[in-house]
Amino acid sequence: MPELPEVETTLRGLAPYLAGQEITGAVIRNPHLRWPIPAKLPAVLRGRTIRALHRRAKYLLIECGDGTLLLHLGMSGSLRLLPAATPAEKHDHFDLLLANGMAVRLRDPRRFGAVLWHDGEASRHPLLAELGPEPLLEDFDADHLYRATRKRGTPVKTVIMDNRVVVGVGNIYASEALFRAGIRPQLAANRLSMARCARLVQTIRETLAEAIAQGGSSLRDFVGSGGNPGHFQQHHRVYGRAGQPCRACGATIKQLRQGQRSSFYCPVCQK
DNA sequence: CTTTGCACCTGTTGGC
DNA sequence: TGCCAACAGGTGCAAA
Repeated sequence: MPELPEVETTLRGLAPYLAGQEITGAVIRNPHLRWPIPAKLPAVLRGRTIRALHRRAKYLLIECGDGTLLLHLGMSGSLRLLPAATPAEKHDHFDLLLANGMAVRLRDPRRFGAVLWHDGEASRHPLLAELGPEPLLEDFDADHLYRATRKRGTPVKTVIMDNRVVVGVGNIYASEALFRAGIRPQLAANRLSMARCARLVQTIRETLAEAIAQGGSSLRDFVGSGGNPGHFQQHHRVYGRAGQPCRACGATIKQLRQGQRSSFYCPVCQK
């Protein structure tokens, strides 16, 4: 479920409630995520105050004192803020307990997510240190993409999903951004002109920003018992639409397989 | 260095 | 209705 817009929506939903809160502890119900949740975590967190929340790629960073709690939602993770006494359900693996009686609860059926602790500056954590630029910030631009693609003969879709080139472009938005840019996913990356790089940078930004704006409208549901962030009522232009007519030209949307992932494109609009 | 394929899991879907 | 294979929004890592 979580692509970058869902992670950003989660961050924005949580941040106002967490900033300044004291942590009273943590509950590890099942430590077996992508990496084990450190057993020392409850003791490490107890008594710390949350300074701020950040996002880097799809990692959620909760700054507490001189360290950072790193969270990743993997493929099926979600976070909710609820009263700590709320009974945990089947896939609720981890709670961060707050002094006000609330808990941040991680649910993750597939357990591809992560809960890790880092002492000191989060950007030096091995998982974050080698990451490329954020797609919505200035340093991701046409020049950067052009240079990053020159020596890559692999399909452009796999290159924009490479987190050393740019972070946060997941499988759905890769297809969507390429459609908007009029670029076929299987085109060799090094055959992109500077102008097409510029266009692609623009559509990646636009696609993600629109999805984040959509997610913003579901923030209301974030806290409490009802809602589930990530329920954007999105109309994808190509993703998941194989066999259906292109919304722009009516041609039949095609699907192909690239590196074990599905890609979707319009054979007429994309060259 | 780049590129490829696997691994980690559970839940849902579609075909027979 | 049941069963089984294929697939699902991520991504680090080993091997080529």
